[in-house]
Amino acid sequence: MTTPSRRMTKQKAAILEYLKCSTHHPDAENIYQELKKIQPDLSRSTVYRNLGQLSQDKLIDKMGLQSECDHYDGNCFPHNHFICTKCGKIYDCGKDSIPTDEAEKCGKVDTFAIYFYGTCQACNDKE
Amino acid sequence: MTTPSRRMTKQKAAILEYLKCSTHHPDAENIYQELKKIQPDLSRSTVYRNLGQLSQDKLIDKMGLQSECDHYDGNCFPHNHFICTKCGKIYDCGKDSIPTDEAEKCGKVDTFAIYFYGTCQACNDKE
DNA sequence: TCTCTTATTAGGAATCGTTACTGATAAGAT
DNA sequence: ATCTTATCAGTAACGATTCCTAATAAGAGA
Repeated sequence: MTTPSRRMTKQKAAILEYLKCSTHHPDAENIYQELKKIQPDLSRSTVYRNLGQLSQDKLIDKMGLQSECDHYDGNCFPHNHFICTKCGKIYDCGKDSIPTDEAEKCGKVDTFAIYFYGTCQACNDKE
Repeated sequence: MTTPSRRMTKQKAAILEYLKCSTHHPDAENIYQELKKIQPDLSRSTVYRNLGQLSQDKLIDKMGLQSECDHYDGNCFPHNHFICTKCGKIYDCGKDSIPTDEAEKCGKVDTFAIYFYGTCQACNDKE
């Protein structure tokens, strides 16, 4: 009943590398389609299994978006997200310190995630 | 090609009523199981369809939780959520005003949602 | 209040994202 | 180099949600 030791395979490395280099918060299918170009016999279930492991090991972030499928973020530096309600793009943005007075009434706050909704620069400029 | 007018049915009314009276942020299955006790031939698809309509019409909130299924909130007053990482309970908490400087770099912020993670009072007291 | 239009319903089939299972493979410890 | 076993590809199974159809009922107009 010991925890199995984890191995770094070329499939897992490719997924991690892809996430670290991308800024568009892809989902499992995006990652699968993209990496299949490089590793043609990559399997979908391998992508899902490794995304699970990597986020368990805190090497990537599984995002809590209102979406029909899970999205992942290779940026583990503390940050928030800005979601454009016009074009749907998700941007990373810096993390200000915020008051937690109201939340502290519920319990001890360890961490928080903020999702900002609005219109991004690009969509604003189009008008 | 005109937008169809919406009707208030007893099924939809029951779902809305249930959400307005509950504070535990139920999912579709919770709502279905609970309302089936009152309306035995209620259908699952009716619950899903009405949850979709109600959140489109902003009468309820579809929450963006990291969960395998969608959760709904009948409280439409602006507020945030505190999620206990020990017991999993979700609490409502008041909305402080927060700095949006970092987010404004991405675009015009209309609204935001904060998810606080930590240990709730009840779990803290147990130790 | 009665009628009529049509949005909504119950129930089941279909879809889609994700997970579980299998025998084959390869990471990395000895 | 060898050996153990975590990981693999491929596919079947699963669960949450959506779609489909004929029957029903909301609610507008007479």
